[in-house]
Amino acid sequence: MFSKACEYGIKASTYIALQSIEGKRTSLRDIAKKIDSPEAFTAKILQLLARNQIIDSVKGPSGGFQIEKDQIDKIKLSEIVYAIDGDNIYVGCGLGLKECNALKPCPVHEKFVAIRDNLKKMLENTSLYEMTAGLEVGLTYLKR
Amino acid sequence: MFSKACEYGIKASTYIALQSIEGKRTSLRDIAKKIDSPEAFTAKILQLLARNQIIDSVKGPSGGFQIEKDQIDKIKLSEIVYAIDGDNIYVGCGLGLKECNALKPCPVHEKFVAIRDNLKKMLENTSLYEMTAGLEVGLTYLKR
DNA sequence: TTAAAAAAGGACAATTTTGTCCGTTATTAT
DNA sequence: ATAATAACGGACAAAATTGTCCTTTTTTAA
Repeated sequence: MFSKACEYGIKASTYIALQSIEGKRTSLRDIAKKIDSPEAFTAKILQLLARNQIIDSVKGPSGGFQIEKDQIDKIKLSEIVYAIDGDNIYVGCGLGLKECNALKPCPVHEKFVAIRDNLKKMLENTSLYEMTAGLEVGLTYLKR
Repeated sequence: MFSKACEYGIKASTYIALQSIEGKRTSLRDIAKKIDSPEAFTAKILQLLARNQIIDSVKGPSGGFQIEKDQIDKIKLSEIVYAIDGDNIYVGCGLGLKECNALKPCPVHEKFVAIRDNLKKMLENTSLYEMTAGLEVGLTYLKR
């Protein structure tokens, strides 16, 4: 469904959000450990998210990544996915046609639109805050 | 959403079905032309579909690919996707967790399950016959 | 002011996916 | 029988994605 980069991006953002809620900044090393992702690759993705102002990065000792507390419930999964994978998921044709729309549709156009809208709405309606909800109490997990 | 291989597989099967309805067998070259796909790569995918008994292949002059007429409305997109991409789409976790289930879910487990079930049902309910429906009359397209 | 910490960034490497080439095998029509 | 046709199959090549390494820059704390 999503690229690996995107999966790591979502998990990392979620973990950063969780730490930020507790007022903590967290390092790349810690993040990679907690979401079980390759460190250097994760670094690239975090850079991307930082450049897109989804997360904040601070250099130097006691630096790391964080998210402004009042942003955590405003940032939606859709923004993270868009920053990393672009709009492929939202726009592209299910069968890979360059131009596929209501006027010149592929045979599954309507059906795909329905499913994509579904996915899109879900991503647009899911905030990072919601993502963190079950983590502390062991109801949900970010690795394994 | 799907791999390129899968996209070509669906389009090729649909075109073969369309020709089969008219009692015609069709060649790799013709298929690739009509769905605008790389010929040799398409050949691999057709082999895969033939080995999975989704399409029939006939060697030699006047050979080519076809689908038994009475199978065209029985073959569902889900079978084609499964033959090519396996069950990744149906089974895998949205965030890439190895073990992700109701007991030990990722933070979006439930939401992803809903969307995947949606997709799964759509693929299971869409036959090749249905795929061919609008093609002849120019209501739907397989390329561009 | 210096050493250490931590992100940034560039170059490279491995893997997977996508795509190509070409000889082999089977079948058909002449 | 033979030549032509068309799928089969193996090896290879290109491109994209994923992943690693190492140096540079920024910042902090001692």
